[in-house]
Amino acid sequence: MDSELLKGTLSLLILSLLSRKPMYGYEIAATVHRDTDGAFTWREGSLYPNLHKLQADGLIAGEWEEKDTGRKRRYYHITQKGRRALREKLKSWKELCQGVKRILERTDGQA
Amino acid sequence: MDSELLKGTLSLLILSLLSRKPMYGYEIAATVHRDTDGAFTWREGSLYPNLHKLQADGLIAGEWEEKDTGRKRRYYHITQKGRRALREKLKSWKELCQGVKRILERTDGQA
DNA sequence: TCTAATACACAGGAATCCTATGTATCGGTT
DNA sequence: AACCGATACATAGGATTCCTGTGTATTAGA
Repeated sequence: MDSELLKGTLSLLILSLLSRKPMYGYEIAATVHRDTDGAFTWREGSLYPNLHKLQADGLIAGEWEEKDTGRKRRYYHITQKGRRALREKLKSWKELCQGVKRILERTDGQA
Repeated sequence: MDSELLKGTLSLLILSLLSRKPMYGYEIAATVHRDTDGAFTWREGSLYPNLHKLQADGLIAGEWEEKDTGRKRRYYHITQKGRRALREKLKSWKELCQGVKRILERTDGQA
């Protein structure tokens, strides 16, 4: 997977996942890895700084939780501001796909 | 349009357009702008450096041409190496779309 | 004549993601 | 009991991409 293409989709997918239920970082990465059959393998060096930025921007909020196992995890949930940002990002993503499709369908198959 | 999402698609679309016929830089930008109803507006500061990089990597080649009008343009055409790269980029793009779709369709509509 | 559009180019900066490294806990195996 | 892989978070530094801003020059139209 060309990692350059991934840029910008990280925030979109994190917000999308958190719009369903609160999750912690490692769980988010594992979920995406599993659901894409390994096509998306987010690195910790990308994931955690991105979560911190989303929180700094007020799009998500996180709290430490200690389960009965004793392991500490930081659970994030999406905010109202985050839901608005998600709607915008979904719109941008659809525009991108449509735009790329229009250019490609004129030339695809000639590669 | 969230410019971060665009990253990586520039090379893909340039190669795709050039796979059909040789074009010059300004023509490429104008074509993309027109065909996407203005959704994609590539800046010169992105376009020309990208063309230079694609040429440096041997994926495209350019020659100066002076038309009857007297205006000089640098026409680029895709190379064999460029066609191979295009096939790879098309594959990556499809993987990206499929991966994003899988994650989104679990949560979309809840934004 | 003046302006907008055409056509190319580059320096500097912002944003994103990666590699590499570090810390610490938990569960299973030997 | 000791070890090791998986779990869980974090940060520094670097590579890459795209943008803003600026510069040069030609052409066509008002």
